[in-house]
Amino acid sequence: MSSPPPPPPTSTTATTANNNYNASCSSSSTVLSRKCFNSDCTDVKSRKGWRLRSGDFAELCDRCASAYEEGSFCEAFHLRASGWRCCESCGKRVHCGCIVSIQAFTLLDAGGIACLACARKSFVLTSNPAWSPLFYHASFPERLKDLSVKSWSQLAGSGPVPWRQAPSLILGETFSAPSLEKRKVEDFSEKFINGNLRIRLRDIVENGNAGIIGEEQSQTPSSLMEDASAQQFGISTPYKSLSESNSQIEGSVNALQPAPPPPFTKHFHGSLHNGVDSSVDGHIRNGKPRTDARGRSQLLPRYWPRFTDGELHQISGNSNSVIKPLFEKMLSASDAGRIGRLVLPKKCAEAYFPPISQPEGLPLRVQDSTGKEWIFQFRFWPNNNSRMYVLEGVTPCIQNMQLQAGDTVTFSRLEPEGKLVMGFRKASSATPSDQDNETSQTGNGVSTKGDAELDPSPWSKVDKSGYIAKEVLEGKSSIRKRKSSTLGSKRFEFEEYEDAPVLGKPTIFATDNVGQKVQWVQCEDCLKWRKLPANTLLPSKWACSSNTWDPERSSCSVAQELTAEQLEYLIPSCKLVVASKRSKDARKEIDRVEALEGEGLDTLANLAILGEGEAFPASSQATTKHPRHRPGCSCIVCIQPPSGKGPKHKQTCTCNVCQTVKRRFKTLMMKREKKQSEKEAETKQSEKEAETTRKKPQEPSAEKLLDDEPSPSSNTGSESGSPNKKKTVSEGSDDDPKRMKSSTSPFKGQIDLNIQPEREDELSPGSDSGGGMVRMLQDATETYLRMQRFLSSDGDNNPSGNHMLSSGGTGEKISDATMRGSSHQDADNDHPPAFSMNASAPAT
DNA sequence: CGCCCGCATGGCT
DNA sequence: GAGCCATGCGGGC
Repeated sequence: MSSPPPPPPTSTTATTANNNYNASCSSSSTVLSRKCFNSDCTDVKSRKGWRLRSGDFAELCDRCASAYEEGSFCEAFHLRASGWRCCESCGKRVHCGCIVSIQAFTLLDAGGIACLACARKSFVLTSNPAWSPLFYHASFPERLKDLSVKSWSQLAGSGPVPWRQAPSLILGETFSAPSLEKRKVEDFSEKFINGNLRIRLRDIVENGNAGIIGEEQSQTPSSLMEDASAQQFGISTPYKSLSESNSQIEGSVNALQPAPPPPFTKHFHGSLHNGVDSSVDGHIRNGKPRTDARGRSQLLPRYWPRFTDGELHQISGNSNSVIKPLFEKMLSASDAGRIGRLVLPKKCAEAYFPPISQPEGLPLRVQDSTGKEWIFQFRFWPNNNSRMYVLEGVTPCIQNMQLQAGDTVTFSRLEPEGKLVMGFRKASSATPSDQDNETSQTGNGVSTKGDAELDPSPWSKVDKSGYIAKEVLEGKSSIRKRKSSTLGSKRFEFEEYEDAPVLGKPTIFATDNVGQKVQWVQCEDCLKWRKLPANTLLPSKWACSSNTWDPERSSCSVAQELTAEQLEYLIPSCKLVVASKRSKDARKEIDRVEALEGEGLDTLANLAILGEGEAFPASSQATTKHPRHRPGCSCIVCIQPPSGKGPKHKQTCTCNVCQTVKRRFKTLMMKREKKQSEKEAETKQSEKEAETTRKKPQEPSAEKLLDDEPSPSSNTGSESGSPNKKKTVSEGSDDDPKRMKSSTSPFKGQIDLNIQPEREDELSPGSDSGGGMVRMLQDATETYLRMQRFLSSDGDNNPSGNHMLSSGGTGEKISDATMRGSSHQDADNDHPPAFSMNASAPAT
């Protein structure tokens, strides 16, 4: 494996810049607003550098960034720092242990280190890349399974990881290495990868990364770093759109980014899914029997690792190892059951675990957060021309961790060791019973109480409910509910939180003045609120310094964009809602409405979320304002303008917000009615029968239905199969106590505005839950419309605050004109989020 | 009879 | 409509 010596480390730019700095370690300052992250540099930051432990990226000036990209940053700035070691092969000095150069070397089995270039030369023999599961092993043909297994085991286990990235090396070679070296690599690939290399490369090219990679690779001086980063992150990091104007820079930076996906933040997923993973996955998959090339670039959000700093710390312990969150999964009942099989998300399994072509799979050594090692059998079952990956033998581990359904297991990798680490996150720190209580009581618009009651097993309760709401409310951890097939009706309630930045700072989604969806987040340090893109996922801790979206306000010293008044409007909206819901004072209600001017829907949504039960803690409201307010969400809640900023909505308003509300309402009614009708036809419930007898000969259109709302009594019974039923109104307005009482639904009258009509249909037809929800929605709608009336007519209508509070409001109060105005738009009635709408245009 | 393994099923995305 | 995945279930031990 002799190969040309690695290209001499050059530090052109950096070297130059270097002269202006001393060799002290890079700054730890992350707060300087516009200054280069390098404390020794006084330039203005303009580019991103390495990934920080926090998951963010060091923002550097051009010079420093260039130095970093060229792999000479340490040489430039850390020259006098300790920790320099020499490559065992070429003697190149590497600043080991430095976060900046952490990707530039690999540990050797025999001790010592090797720069990436040298490691590349010998990786075939010694490779045990941290990412082996992704690249290296993934590339092994089945015939080399044993080898693969061995390597993987070693990797997954506690063995030292001599060296980390085969794949990237391959890429590097392919693109930029000398022909000789390249030839070797190719030989290797032929030998071990069985021709996958080309495919992988092609895949990369297809992913649009090749260009960048190629260019970067061609930059000999930076090859090391690039390789390192590439290895680490699968080379491609579309994470930042390569198409960005500064693609070159970004691409370069990204490629160098130690970890595009900051483990702790949403960035994390960004990188994980868009960058590393995608490429990694792509590498792995291409050329493999597996046909799952499609969509491999993205793992479902629910599998995105959302480690908290604490979790990461727990995993890494006191070591200097870098934790690379891979994915996580909420345990299902089956997973946590005694069967001992943990179903692995296919994409995750294929992306992060060694490739297996035989159902028997291979043993996988996993270390838990306490350092204890477990060996699971990683295998798969053929399933519908696909595979279902499972980890067998997890029961002991799960029991050891005292996990149960609803809890989350996390998989990460310790680097550079390459150990596969399995962590966990309890659904709640509370006891199962407490959890249930919390869930059912806090409800956040959702109650799992029903199930809890039905199922004496805390376990089952958790399982069925999917998770505990408590943490969500407390904003402590991420709880992404995985639907429970057992209780479909309940499922979505939790599911709504799947992509919410549950670990993140509470944010408030809104629409700015120009109609752009944004979210407001409060700085941990200065408590100032900063505006970020709506599609931004935030870590649990967020500070101004992390505000890469708005460099102008990336420092706590910068004034807040929101005025106190605006803030007051924005933040307390939830409180106001809560208050308004409970208040008996009509006048106050009006005031609230005025305060919420332009936010009627906000109130509506919140009302619905709050349901008839307990109000949300205001603190969590901001975050869970809309359970499904995932970034980019265009739902009614998210698209509405910030408090005080939105225009008033007249009854005849046909803005997106209003239309969405109307449409949503209408769809909800229709769908529910349809479902219920069908059920009713079957069950012959007396109540339904009565309704049936009242049904009209001709089904009114949705519009008609709405028009008829004023006459709840006229609502027709369910006409089985007929989507257009007037019954919806009656149903929505049906506040018949009997129904409420007879309800067996876990919702218990609580409502989730985020319900999807189709899902709502899943509600037990015989229960009132549906009716309750509809009613609640109607109430909320009414409230909204009422507010609009107030706003548009100076409260000429009966301002009775009771309407806001009323749980039995009927649709008849809804303005016909208003409702009619919605009839022409049905496009999104199936959009998942409540009141969601595809149109992202700001309301008016 | 109970457990385990593997596949099938069906809800859901 | 395809694929994913939680769970069911039958057969073997």
